[in-house]
Amino acid sequence: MRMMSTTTPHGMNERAQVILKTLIDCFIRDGEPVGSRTIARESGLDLSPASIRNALLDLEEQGYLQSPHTSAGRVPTVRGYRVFVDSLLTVQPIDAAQLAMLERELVADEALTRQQVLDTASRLLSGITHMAGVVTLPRREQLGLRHIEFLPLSERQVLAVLVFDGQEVQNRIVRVDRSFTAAELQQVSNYLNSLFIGKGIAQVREALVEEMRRTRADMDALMRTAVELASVALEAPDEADYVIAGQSNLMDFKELSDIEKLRALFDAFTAKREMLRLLDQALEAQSAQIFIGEESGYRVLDDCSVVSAPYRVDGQVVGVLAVIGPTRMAYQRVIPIVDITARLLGSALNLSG
Amino acid sequence: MRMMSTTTPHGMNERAQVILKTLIDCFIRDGEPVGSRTIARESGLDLSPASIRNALLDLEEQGYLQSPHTSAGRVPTVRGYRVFVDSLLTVQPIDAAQLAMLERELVADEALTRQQVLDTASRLLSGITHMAGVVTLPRREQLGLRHIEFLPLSERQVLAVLVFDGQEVQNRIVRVDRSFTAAELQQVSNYLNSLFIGKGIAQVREALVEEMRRTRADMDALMRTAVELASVALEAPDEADYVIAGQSNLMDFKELSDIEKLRALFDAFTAKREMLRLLDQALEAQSAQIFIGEESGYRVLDDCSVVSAPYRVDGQVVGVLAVIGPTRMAYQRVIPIVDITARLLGSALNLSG
DNA sequence: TTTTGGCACTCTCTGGCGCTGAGTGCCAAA
DNA sequence: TTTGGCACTCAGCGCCAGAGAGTGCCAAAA
Repeated sequence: MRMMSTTTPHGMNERAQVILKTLIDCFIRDGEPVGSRTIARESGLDLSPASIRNALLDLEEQGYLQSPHTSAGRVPTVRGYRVFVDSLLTVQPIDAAQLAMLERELVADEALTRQQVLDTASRLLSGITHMAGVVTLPRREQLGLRHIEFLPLSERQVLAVLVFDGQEVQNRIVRVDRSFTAAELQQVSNYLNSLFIGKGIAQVREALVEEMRRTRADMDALMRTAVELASVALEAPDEADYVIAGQSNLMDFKELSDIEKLRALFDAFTAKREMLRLLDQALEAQSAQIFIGEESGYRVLDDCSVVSAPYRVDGQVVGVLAVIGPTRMAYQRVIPIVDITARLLGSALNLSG
Repeated sequence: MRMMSTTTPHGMNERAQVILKTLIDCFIRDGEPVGSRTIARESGLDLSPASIRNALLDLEEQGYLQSPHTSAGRVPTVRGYRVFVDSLLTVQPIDAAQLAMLERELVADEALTRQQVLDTASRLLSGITHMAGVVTLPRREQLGLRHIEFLPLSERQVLAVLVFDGQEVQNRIVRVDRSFTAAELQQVSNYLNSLFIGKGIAQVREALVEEMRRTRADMDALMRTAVELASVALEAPDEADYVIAGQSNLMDFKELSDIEKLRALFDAFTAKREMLRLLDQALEAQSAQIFIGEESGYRVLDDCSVVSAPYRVDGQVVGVLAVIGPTRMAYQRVIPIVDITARLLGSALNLSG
């Protein structure tokens, strides 16, 4: 019994922690099962391999480690990684050159459109980490409406142009049952703009309902038309989506070299649905988050981890960005990179808006 | 000497042609080097394997075949495939169910936006062929301008909305050095619309230059502004781009199972540049085209073939669509599919415009 | 009581070996 | 000109033995 030694949040004495940390550090670095000899050499603990072996046995029993087979070294389990990222990990300061690059490419260039900013962000994430970088599109729901305009498109089609805060422009084609002249639509636009400018979509919807009720009786034709057009244009739900870069980086990791799994993963990126559900969770969380291996609850990501952070426009969380890579990733390096990129992306969007 | 036998465009007697065709058919079907015995059985020629071997030797010397090693069967070279697709191949009629699906998904649903139509087309191509499907965006240059509108965005930014024939709407953010009121921009829009409606971009550019010269002296401030804004909005060159679907299908082909090559290929799809250059050639050609293996002149496609066909809007070729897969693909099946899809895509775009 | 050296054991990995089967090229006979 | 026969080549497979890495356990040392 080692009841006397310092215990810690995980019911693990200090030595066990050092050993676990060393093992995971080595494994992340080399990608191969780690043996007692290596840990004895690198932990700084001044213990013989035999002693380390005893400790390893305990850690394995507690479910932090496992060995692929009898005579290989040991490998961290998801549980092992969990304590590692939660309390063992020492975050590396971000590389100065990389930070400079992020700032230069994201914030310094004001001429970028929103789409370009998002593309750049995911490209930078993937480039710096050598894994896949994902950025969800900002949720319009959270953004203020800055302008609305209707243009005649054809007999039965009207083009709605919605301009939001944060460089966001959207086009919607609205089918209508009579034709409108440019002048009519101009009036409609003016009327709606006077009502809605600066409000968020949710507020606008409320205002629309209110307006419909208020003017039911004494509503003139123009106003009725305006309200109807606006309803249609705004009713389509916020389609969640994301941009991804560096997918193919994932092909370089031997733990993902199984072509079947890789294919499933790539298909999942393309299908987007499940992926978005996962990223939505990260959005709700409102702060940096890490899913390790099976924790995501999403099969194709069983051998992957997702490091995510939400980004803000106007103080509101509007999207998340994430790095996806093998469970064995350099969390110390990736976490701060994701974090700072989220912040920079936020300010890039604020500033270009 | 077999000077007496019927010779053909390729200086190959009839028997040699039958043998080559049979061999390629078998190879496409089974994916393994084909031996003399198999050909004797399947060609319907009623010759012994030994005779076939003689003919094979000739074909190999002429560069239509090669053998991976002494005791394997034979495999077509690029040159072999070339004569196969050019003159040996018997095109299969397209499967009725697949044709029905294409029509249903592309043409029948009028509510699709342009983007959705293109996505659907590439998805269908890849779905039916089990390879990668690519569709380039229609070139705006060829499309008529239907409407132009300017909206104030912020102090120094104006939003230009360009509406083209064929469901195409584009937003451009234009930086300006003074602020404009909505009313001013409205006038500008009206003025420009009166000038340009119905013209193609090239014509509009000409008209702009003309307008600049004509009114140099007596041009009022508004017109000057209008012409300047329009120049900026229209100067940005037509950015070529494409949508792709079913990339991951390519992972299933054993001839592409080399992870290095696969990665290079995927990166090329993402980088797009070289790919677009290739597709541009197909666009110039104005008719169906096939690049086999190294013929594309583009390294990452060395083991792939590209079957492409241009599509038309208003009788004008505006883009191409293509299927990309391993050199060993079922050309008889793929060619008609690409062809018919191109036609259907064209009518889908015409109709939704 | 904890640590350590020693030791037997287990398991993967690699390379060598020989066999099998498929397919070839060539030759002489039909 | 075609064909059967034959020797030859070569990839693929299974098998085996040796090397190397790492383990678990035990008894001795600290």
